[in-house]
Amino acid sequence: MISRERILEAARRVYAKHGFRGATTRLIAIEAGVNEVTLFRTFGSKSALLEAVLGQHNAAEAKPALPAEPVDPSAELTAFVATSMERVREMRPLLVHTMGELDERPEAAEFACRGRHDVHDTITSYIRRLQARGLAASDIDVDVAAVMLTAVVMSDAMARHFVPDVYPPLGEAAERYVHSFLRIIGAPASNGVVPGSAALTPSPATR
Amino acid sequence: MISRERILEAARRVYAKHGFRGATTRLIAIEAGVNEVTLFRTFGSKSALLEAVLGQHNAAEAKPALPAEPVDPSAELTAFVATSMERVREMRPLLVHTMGELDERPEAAEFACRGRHDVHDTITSYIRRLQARGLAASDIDVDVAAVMLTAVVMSDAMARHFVPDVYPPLGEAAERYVHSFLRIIGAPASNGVVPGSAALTPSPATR
DNA sequence: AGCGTAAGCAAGTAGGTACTTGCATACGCA
DNA sequence: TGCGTATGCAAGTACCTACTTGCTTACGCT
Repeated sequence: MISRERILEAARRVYAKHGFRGATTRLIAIEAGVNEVTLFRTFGSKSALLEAVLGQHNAAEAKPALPAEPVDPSAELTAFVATSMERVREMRPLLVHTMGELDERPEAAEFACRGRHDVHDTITSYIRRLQARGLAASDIDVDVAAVMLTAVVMSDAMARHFVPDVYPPLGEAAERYVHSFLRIIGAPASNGVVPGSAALTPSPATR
Repeated sequence: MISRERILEAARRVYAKHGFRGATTRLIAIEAGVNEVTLFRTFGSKSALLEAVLGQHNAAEAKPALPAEPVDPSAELTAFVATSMERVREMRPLLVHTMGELDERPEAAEFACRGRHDVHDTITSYIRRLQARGLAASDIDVDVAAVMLTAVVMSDAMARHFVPDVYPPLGEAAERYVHSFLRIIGAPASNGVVPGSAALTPSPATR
């Protein structure tokens, strides 16, 4: 039963590198240091194996969250964005292949959508909490604000790898994304309450 | 010589649907209504054919642009974002496969980066022009602002397909993205000059 | 000691893949 | 009329793919 884990891990790596078609059972077996036959005896088929790989990703997750009672939006969002980006970056190869193969393997759809949905929903409800506490303007486009922050998280995590020069250095990225995001939701200063719906007095931005 | 074009078109479609590995020469030949041998006689090899596909995409393009002399940022940006999204959406399947296969086929890197770079650079220099004219705040994080707008353009164009429910309706998307973006660059009103923007008429206090 | 279970190994099946070869057909142009 | 060029067709090569079968080894538990 040790083999099972080794095969799953190997399959994850090989699938991440080569995609579904490119992840041959032979390659996976070699990577796992296991006889190819063992792979079929354990999982039945290549498809079943790779579904198991995505399945264990779908389950068993402690996903990053934002506090129920916002105190320091800037710091809280920065932490959330940083860890979210890191997590997406880890799954980048898996994700990008899955996205490409969605037409041919629709059973992978959940895996492709999940992360995006989680981040989006977390941000959306957080903005609402900020609004309720007067920490964000009330006249803003909440959904679009969430879409934009989610987009930059996904974009950075997915594309920095092959277009590195357009993104800020990794260490600064989260903070700077959040800083700009705070302007969208009308909370440009990291600690002050914001002029409710009177969005026309943008406070002097920091830095 | 008619065959050449038909093969290229067919290859584009098949590659978009199935990726490099899945785009078999047989499939392409059938899709083109051409004998498989003709394909090899014309392009030499499968790799050469698919490089030609990406190549003709890299060349010969009238890419969307932003005016050199900004007049109505909101309208200009909305138009730019809308057509950019449309163009990226057309290339979505090609792009997503190319991104996934980048490790194995690095020669496709240019194709994967180009669109992103173009959009990013266009937006960046446009923001600078806005700042120079006092149409955007001068104390903003220009690069991050551009990254965020680019990100939402790419994200919408690439992911709306499989996570439609988080994005605004297609007809409103560009306008709403731009509206939020204008808040980032400190130009929330669609036509007015903005408070802290003092490139041409240096005003006393930012920071 | 005996037995079940997990695993390896060698070989084979049936089909797909890129690519080649040899030959036949059609069309345009001199 | 003849010839080059583009294309089709049938067949074949060499290799890879998922998956199977039959047999062997090794370990753990009762």
